[in-house]
Amino acid sequence: MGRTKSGSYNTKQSCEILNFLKDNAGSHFTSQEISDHFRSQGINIGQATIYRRLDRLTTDGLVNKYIIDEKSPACYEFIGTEHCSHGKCYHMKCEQCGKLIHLNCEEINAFFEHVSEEHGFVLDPKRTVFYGICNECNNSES
Amino acid sequence: MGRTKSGSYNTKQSCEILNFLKDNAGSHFTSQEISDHFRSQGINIGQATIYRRLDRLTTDGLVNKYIIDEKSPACYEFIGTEHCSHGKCYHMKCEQCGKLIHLNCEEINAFFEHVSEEHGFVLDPKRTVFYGICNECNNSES
DNA sequence: TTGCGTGCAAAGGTTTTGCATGGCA
DNA sequence: TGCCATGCAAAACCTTTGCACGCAA
Repeated sequence: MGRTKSGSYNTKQSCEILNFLKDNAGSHFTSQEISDHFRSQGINIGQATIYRRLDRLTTDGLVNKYIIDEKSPACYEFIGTEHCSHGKCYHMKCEQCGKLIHLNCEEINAFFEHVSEEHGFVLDPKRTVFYGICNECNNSES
Repeated sequence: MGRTKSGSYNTKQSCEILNFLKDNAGSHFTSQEISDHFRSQGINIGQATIYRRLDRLTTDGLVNKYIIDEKSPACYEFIGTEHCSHGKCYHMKCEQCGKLIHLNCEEINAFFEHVSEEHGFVLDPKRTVFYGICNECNNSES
């Protein structure tokens, strides 16, 4: 599977984890859920391995890590290589339904520029996640 | 100081914590930092008390709780009734030096409106943290 | 006097780390 | 064969909880 970064190996576990996330793009999983998934298939992958792998995938930009609050464990979700990797694609996460929404419009880029030029702060799209309540949840709530 | 909610008492510790945050409105502190502050003044307040008090203050809406990431402890900041309480005070976190910067400008509010009206997504300032590299780190890096 | 608030210590849960072993290239 | 990845268990960390005592009203 896939590209091997220089100085790293492709192991079975590594592929399994990435493929699982890729096959379920659009959904997010905790480290525990990933572990459980494999265990239910008779495959055992150490928790530490999962964390280490997710950490690297996040660094590589293939996966996004979401922290909803410090009580619930972090969620990981496949993001992919295309169209988000060029830099200016942000993500909005609905705190209620958990949906992940891609945001790539004029205004976000304008805002990006503003923060960079006026505040001297260069935003990191991979790390920055907008949290809030999405359209549907807003409507169904009232 | 001040108003006692029905079924609750005004204790010395309770007042100290609130006053400390109030006197430092605009800055945020971790539970540890608050504890250290009082200890350096010879005042001992149990960590649990601080957490319990911050929890209540957050519930009461006097204080905001910010979760930067699950590694660093939560930050608390006096909000009172003004200033940030209307919802549009965001935070930027430098991925390099870890500094937390307040962001409260025209553009962020305009962006807030845009996302709300055009994308139907209501941002949550308490959860949303902008990650990136700050001015100083950018300069000292090149 | 009543019952909320406090302090201490222990528990809880997620994530990280150390170290020996296993497996890719 | 050289190194990276893995697994297990222990550690680290922040936060919560139990319980007895203190203190506000």
